Formats: sequence, C-alpha cells, structure tokens
Amino acid sequence: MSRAFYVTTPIYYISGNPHIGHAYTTVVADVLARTARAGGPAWMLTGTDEHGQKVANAAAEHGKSPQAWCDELIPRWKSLFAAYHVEYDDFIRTTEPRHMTKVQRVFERLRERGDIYLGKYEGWYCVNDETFWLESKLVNGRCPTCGREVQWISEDDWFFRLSAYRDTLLEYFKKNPEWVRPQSVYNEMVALLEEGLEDLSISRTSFDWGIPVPDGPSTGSGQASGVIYVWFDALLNYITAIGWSEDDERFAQLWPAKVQLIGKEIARFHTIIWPAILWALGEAAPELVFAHGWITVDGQKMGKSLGNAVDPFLLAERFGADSLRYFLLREAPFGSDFSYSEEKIAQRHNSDLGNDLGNLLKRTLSMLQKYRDGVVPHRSDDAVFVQRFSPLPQRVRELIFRLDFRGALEAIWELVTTLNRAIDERKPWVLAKEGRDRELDALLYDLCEGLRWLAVLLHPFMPERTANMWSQLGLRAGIGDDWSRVLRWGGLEPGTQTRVADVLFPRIELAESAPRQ
RNA sequence: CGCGGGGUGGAGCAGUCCGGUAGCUCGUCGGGCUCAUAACCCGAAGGUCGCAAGUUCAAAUCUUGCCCCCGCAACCA
Repeated sequence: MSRAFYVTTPIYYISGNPHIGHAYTTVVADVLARTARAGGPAWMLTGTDEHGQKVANAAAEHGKSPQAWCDELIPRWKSLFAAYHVEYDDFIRTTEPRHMTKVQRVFERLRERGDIYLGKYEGWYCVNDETFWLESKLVNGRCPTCGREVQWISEDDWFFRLSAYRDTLLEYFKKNPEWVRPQSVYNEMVALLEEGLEDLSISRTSFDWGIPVPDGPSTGSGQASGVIYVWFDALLNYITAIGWSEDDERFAQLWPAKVQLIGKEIARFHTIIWPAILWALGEAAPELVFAHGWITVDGQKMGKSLGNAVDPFLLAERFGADSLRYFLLREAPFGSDFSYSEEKIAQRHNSDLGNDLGNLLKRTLSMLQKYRDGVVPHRSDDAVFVQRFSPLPQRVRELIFRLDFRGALEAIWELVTTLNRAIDERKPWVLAKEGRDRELDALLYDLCEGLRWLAVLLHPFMPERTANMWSQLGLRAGIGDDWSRVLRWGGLEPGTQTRVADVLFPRIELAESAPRQ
C-alpha cells in the first residue's frame, strides 16, 4: 500500500542529562507522527547514541562498565518522553545487537566496494584536550585552548571516501532546493560543499567503547582495527531500526524517511555525510532534513555551562506538558531560534489556552448545562460554519507537513475566535430568556461541534488535554481517527450527554514579578 | 577580505525573491457584554522598517559601504 510516514529524531547522546531541547525535538516528531496517523500509516523513531569516549569516561568515573552505565540512564530518557506525552513507535539504542550487527555489515559492504579504505590519519594532537588541531589553529605551535605542547600523531585508520560524493551532493542540493530546510541551513551546506570535501576518518584506536571494526580480507595490510567512529555508527540507526538488509518489505515501506528532524548543529552530518553513506549503500537520501533552531535564554544558547539549563521534568510539572508542547510549537516559526522564559510560557498558557480555548469550552458547556441539561440539541441547519471550516482540516494538515506548526495553530485558532465571537454576537442568554429555542439549539449545537473539531485538530499538539475535552463533550473513542472521517460538520450526535468537569487550563500566576511602572 | 543567518511600533515575529497606503500575536488604553478561568467581543494609541549614500516618479523591499548580534569553521553528538 502507500508508504508510511516515517519521521525520526536524532538519537540522543546518552552521557548528558536530558534537557528541554531534547523534549522539543521529540515533541515535534510526535506532532508530525500523530498528524500522519490521523490519515494513514506512520512510524516514529527515536533513541540513544551510546558509544564513544565520553560515555566510556563517564562510566569509568562511576566505576561502572559502559554498558551498565548506559542501561542505568535509559529509564530517565524514556521517562522524559513519557512526561511530554510522546508516543514513539520504536526506540533504538546503538548498543543493541540489531544495530551493531548491521553497522558492521555496512562497513563490510562499503569496504568491499572500495568506499572504505585504509589510510593514515595524521595531525597535531593535544593529549590534555583529546583534540586534534589544524596546524593553522595552533598558537606558537601549542594547543590554542590549554597552551600545552601538541604532538604529531600518525595512525592507520579506516576512511570513508566522502570526497568522491562531493559533486553528486552539490548536484543533488541544486536539484532539490527544499530537501534541507530551513533555507539558512541549506545555504550553509551548499557553501561547505563548494569549498570541497575531504575523506572522513571513521575508525578510532585510542579507546574501545564502540562497535568493533569487522575483520576483513584487507585488514592484513595495516594493523588498523579499533572501533567505528561514533557518527558513522550513530547515523546508521535510521535504517538499522527499520530492517535494512534484513526485512526488505518493511524497509521499503519506510525508507526513504519523510522527515528527519535534527538540531542545526548536526546539519553537516545529516545532509552531507549521511546521504553519501546512503548512496554508497545504494539507498536513497531522506526526503527532507529539517534543522530546528535553539531554545535560548536571553539570547544565549541554553546549556549547563551557562547555568541556564532548565529541568524539563520540573517544567512539565509546573506548566503542564501539553501547555509546554503548545508553547514550543506556537511561539516561534519552526526552524528559527526562540527565546524561552517562564513569563512567555505563562502568557501563552493563560492567553491562548486558558482564555481563548479553555474558557470557550467552559462557557459553552455551562450554558448547555443551564439551558439544556447538558444534552447536545438537534443538528443545526445553519451552513455558515460548514462552509467556512470544511477546508480547515486539509489546510492544517498541509501546514503541519510543511512543518509550519505556528501557521497550523494560527489557522486552528480562527475557529476558536469564530466560536467565541458567535457567542458574543448571538447572545445565547438573550435567546434563552426570550424563548427562541430553535436559534438557541442551533447555536449550542454548532458550538459543541466546533469544540469537537478543535479537540481533534489539536490532538496531535496536546494529546492529553484534548482527550479531556473529548470526554467533557461526552465522547469516547475516536479522537485520533482519520480526519476525513471524523471531521465532518454534524458528526456530533444529538442527545450526547456532556459534563462540565475540570477547568482545562487553570490560570497560572507567576510568583510576584517586578511591579509595573 | 573564511562561510552563513539576522537587525521592522514596549515584547516576539510576518512582509524583502516579483519595488507603490507597514501587517500579526501579546502587552497598554477606551468601550461593549455578563454565559465563562478578572475570561469573551469591538475600537484606539504606538514604528523616519540598524546607519549612510545611490538607482527610481516611488525602497523595509534593488545597489554599494559601514555598525551591531548570532551560528558554523571537520573528528566536539
């Protein structure tokens, strides 16, 4: 049948603590996947990147084996995604056999084809910083960061023939100007390609926490063995997780991925190295790589070193995971940096969610309670809403698939505003007083139906709160069903018993801020 | 001259490719309503579009120069 909508997040380097940025990327993928599921098959992959020297060092500091150390950290990552109501289809760890065996298989195949060859890796190395430096970067022949002596290292390593793909890459970029977005990242990558590419060293012998380089016929010529470079290892997760070289039918259903989400700092790996590896394997490049921006605090990148990192668990507890999801997707155009502050979150929560949406639900249901005992009246024959909002689901879907989440939410908010305005203009309290039952019924029906639509349309963004709306509207299953079926105006059954329950988005008052001037 | 992005009312952004009354959200102020989470609806104030020069009947939008901010700069995920 039709190919599934396959969306991936980067796999997260396990040694760090989860922060709000990880939640951000993963939530975005979740919104895409949920939207896709409401219209067809979808598959969302996330996971963890567990090899490399940093992990080995961290484990050693704690007196544990790297594997045991990683195993201990995994629950924390999984609970982060749970806390943000993310429903992934698969979670891959690079230490799993299903990944490791296939990475070795990739290595073997490329070595057979000549895309991986044995070469010398040389450069100035600072032992203290564990860093190689370009000669041009050295300060008086010493390490530019710590000022110590550097030494000339020369070792046998395996190389990936990246340079051979430079022209193909450049051509591919020119032919597909939208395959990397946003535009700024695309431009930067094209500029990099135009400067030229060098082959990539993809093995390491200085430590051993990684996937071993497989033995092979050509190993004899040099003693290079060691482990596979973490990036080469990590990138492959996107295909090892979906049955590459193992389950061709499944793989063909999912690959190439529809969207691969990344942070802009890893764009070069995902838009230059990654497609080259795929082509070397005879596979297609992903359809779209989208690099999102950074969450900043007062214009500075958020990070532990700056002391401005925010605990994503506390944040979800404080504001509600769904409110945060909404904030992350609504606040800035997807792709650009945006600044985070508790004031902004509270403002979005109170204004958009509490005042506009939550209050709309509450005022509608309490009028329905007051005038009609909470029972949904017969269908309205007023065509205004039908005409105006029939195209909305399609529009929202397109905006989401264009990754214009802000645009999608703005479009949905037209419905919110329209319903609020309708109440104001048609004054149901007057209709009730004057006994104009037909008009009152029609209005109440349309309001409830509009709310039902809102629950469905917003479900990918706020799965938990919309489910709550759904049940207040007296509905049970179906909120995540195919939009073409659920979103028909008039789908709400007359006679449905609604119930006014909790306030959807209780107002958040921040601790006393500076007095207004 | 390493590469790339950006500087628009108090805040955050759109508009810049294809020049022609500067738009949106929040905030502020005024009014309306009373069903509702001091929420909702209507209206208003507020910007010489980083600086300078140029092209043009006309520039936020094109050209040139300058200033400022940010990201990247190859083994650091």
